[in-house]
Amino acid sequence: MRRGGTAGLTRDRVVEVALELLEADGPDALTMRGLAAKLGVAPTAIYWHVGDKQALLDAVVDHITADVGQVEVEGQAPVERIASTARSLRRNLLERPYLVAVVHEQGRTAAIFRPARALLARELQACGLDRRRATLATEAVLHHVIGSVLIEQQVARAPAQRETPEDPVDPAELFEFTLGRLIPALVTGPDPAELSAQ
Amino acid sequence: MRRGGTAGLTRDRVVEVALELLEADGPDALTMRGLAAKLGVAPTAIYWHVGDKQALLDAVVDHITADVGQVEVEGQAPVERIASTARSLRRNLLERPYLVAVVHEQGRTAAIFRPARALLARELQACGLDRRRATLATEAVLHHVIGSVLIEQQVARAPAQRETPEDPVDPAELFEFTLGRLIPALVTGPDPAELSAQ
DNA sequence: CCGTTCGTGTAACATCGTTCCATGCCGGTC
DNA sequence: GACCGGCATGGAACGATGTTACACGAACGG
Repeated sequence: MRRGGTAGLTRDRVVEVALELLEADGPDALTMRGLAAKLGVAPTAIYWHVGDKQALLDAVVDHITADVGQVEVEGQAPVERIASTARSLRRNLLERPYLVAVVHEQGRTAAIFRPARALLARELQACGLDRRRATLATEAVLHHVIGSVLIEQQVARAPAQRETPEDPVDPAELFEFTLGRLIPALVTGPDPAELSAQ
Repeated sequence: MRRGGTAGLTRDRVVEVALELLEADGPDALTMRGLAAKLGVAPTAIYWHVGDKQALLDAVVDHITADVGQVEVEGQAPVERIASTARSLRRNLLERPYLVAVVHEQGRTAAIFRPARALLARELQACGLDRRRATLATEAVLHHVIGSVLIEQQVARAPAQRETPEDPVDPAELFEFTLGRLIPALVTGPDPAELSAQ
């Protein structure tokens, strides 16, 4: 491609610096002019290589999801492997609060979970759940992870909360508490005294 | 207060119209100029009565949390009452997607849950859980609600998802599925074969 | 040697939040 | 009755944002 020219700038280079800027100074600092300045280039160059801001964010999200979605699973028993997957995912997300915020804003949270989703579905089927239940249980675990992370982050972002919960809860402890009860309930028999829906 | 003057504008009136604008056209439509135009007033009038945009958003969030946080609890058995509280909360949130998005952006999600939090804690203590476990279980249920709502909304907001989950899940069914397994697991005895943490 | 395409920069536009300043209007005071 | 002070509003502008139109140069193909 790119025949010759000065070609100092690449699409990949733009996205790379955008990620640095994002992780360092937060989503509000990711501005076309600011990014161009950090690249030593006019803002229009970004438009040439990447497109408008939506395209830039899409590219950024693609890069994020690629390496944040990776999980390492440990343990022998399926239940333990499921739990470790959830923990690994949670750790990855908490390490990059800004990135997760952007991904969520772009409505692509589900994309992060693609690798983990396949892993979890397999483990849950190994527990004897049929395809349908395995899918539901997978989503249940993922919901728990993303809910936990979103709340923890956002609570951390809002420093001077007006409402002071008289009984503060450690997010990590809460995560483990719920995980330890949720997973057995999911893999356990099909209908544990189903609640009458509605 | 307000001695005389034309007094065509009130702080309450501003917030009220801001809510209408928000619910009708989404968060991006809530601009100082747009709001002023809808009020038939210059943008500066808003600054006089309410303050800057952050103050406006704070006021808006206060109004939202007041009437979205209300839940109606049905049923006799504590387990059923807990489930109905969660359902009621979820329904309230799903009815006002834009408002929830704003509340979440402002980092005040926790505020919505204040009334429900007290209710749930009481029901869970009625199940025999001690204060600490009741608090954890309360947060677990609330996390499930907020996680479910945030994902459902945000998936709905992103129309042309690139990644097509080959196994689509109905959010309502998933919510019930998880709720029906989570609640019994929470109220059931203290340590259901606790997973080895870490 | 010329033209087309690629890559970049300059300048500008519309919109956003926000502020400065002038202008009224009311009620009380000399 | 004339005058002043605080309440309430509007006009104009500033800086920053995303974005586009347009001009310039450099490299390759004829």
